[in-house]
Amino acid sequence: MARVDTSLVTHLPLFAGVKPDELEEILREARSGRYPKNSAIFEQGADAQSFFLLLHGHVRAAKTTPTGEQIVVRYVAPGETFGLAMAIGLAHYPATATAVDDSVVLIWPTAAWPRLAERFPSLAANTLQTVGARLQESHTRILEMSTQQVEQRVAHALLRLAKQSGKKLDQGIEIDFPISRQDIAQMTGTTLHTVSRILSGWESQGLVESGRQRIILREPHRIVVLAERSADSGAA
Amino acid sequence: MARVDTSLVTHLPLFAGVKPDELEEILREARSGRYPKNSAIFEQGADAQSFFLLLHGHVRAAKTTPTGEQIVVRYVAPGETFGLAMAIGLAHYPATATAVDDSVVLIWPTAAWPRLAERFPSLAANTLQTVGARLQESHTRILEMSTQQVEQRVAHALLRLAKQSGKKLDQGIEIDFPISRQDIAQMTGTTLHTVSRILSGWESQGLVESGRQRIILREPHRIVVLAERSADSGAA
DNA sequence: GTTCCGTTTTGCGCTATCGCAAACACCGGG
DNA sequence: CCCGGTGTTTGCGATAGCGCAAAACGGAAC
Repeated sequence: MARVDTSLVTHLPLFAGVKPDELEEILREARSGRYPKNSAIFEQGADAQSFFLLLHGHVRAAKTTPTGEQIVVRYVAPGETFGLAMAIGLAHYPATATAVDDSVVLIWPTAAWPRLAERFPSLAANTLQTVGARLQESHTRILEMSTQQVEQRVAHALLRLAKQSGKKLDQGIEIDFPISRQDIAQMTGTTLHTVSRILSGWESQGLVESGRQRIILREPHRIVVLAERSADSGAA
Repeated sequence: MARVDTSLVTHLPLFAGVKPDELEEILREARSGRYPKNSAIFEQGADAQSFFLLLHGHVRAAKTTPTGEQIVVRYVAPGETFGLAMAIGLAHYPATATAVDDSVVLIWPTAAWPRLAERFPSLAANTLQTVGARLQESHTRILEMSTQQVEQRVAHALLRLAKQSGKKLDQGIEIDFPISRQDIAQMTGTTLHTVSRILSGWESQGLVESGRQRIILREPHRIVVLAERSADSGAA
């Protein structure tokens, strides 16, 4: 079994308040895994046999309706956990996880969770906090979908992605993994067509530069302004 | 201090796995409070000084945008907790809680949480599960807002309310607290006008019976059918 | 270099839903 | 019993964004 170096993960919020030897003990129960770009990590509805910590790469969590429509629940960045189904009392994964880039993860068997959570209260507390944070994000998203127009929602979504997984460039910020118009549409509750039109518009104003599964925010500040513009503020 | 009878709360999922004497100890830290109909329990943005367990009545949690628009985050039914801001790492309440009916709650000081959570792992685990369940619900709501038309969303919302807080009648189910068209609009991301039109339509088909802040589902089964109808299935 | 496939762009008509405005109904209070 | 106020109904444009379709584009594989 590939032993994991604790130094790689000590500083993650997940392990805040966990002592080094305790961390050692926690990591001993994990194995690591690699998933190539575009491979599935787990499928919605499958038995939740494991939970994961992303070390490297990017993972998309998406939920599918009975009729086949999809939404992107979130993108997972390195250092974040995913697939916590059982910690929150689910026997099956509520979404599908796909590596959008070559990714490396730590994998714990679901069965290990109750023991770990009881033995290391900080771990439980930290997990509660991250789940709580995700709940807040979801509420924010619901608020946006209820009150904002598509253009504002797309602006917010891109700004969040840039914050979470942006690579600073000489001028602007590039979203550091492949993401299509369709993906953005599924994050904001619209269609890829509308997203394409919006991005084309922004591109012609020099706000962004984008291409095939690639987006660079050239003028983040002006996009912030756009994001905050209320529905009726006209364009003069 | 009004002592709370443990028998009232032992069976709540929140306290699953907590021994009677432990429960006693937990309750010792709580006080009880009463909130008359339409009174505020806490305001969005205020210091999160307490967290709550609803014993009786109904509470609405709503989130407000900077521009004053509101959405209803959820309705709290008896037996559920709310105002868990600090458990999930927030210093301020992310939403406003209002009693929609005369309500009775247990109130713990925020400061008690870390101790309780560490001392009673089941309490922490149960809380994680309920927060996780709310996260799932939020994702479901996002999915609905992204993929369904307003009528379907309203149908789903009413069915959920009926399930959570419905009073069975001889024929049909009544939602057991005052709820306006506006409230439903804020749960489904639409306007009170559209909700009113939809309910009027349903009423003329005998699906519901409704009035001022009052809704009775007369034909829940047919509403389920409506809720599941995909966008394009015509009315023939 | 050429082919093939997934992604992106763009045009155009359509419609579900909003937004505004006005009239109503119901309930509690005096 | 009447009054005032909140909640509800309904009509009528206006429109943001969808849905369909087709074409252009870009990359990767061979």
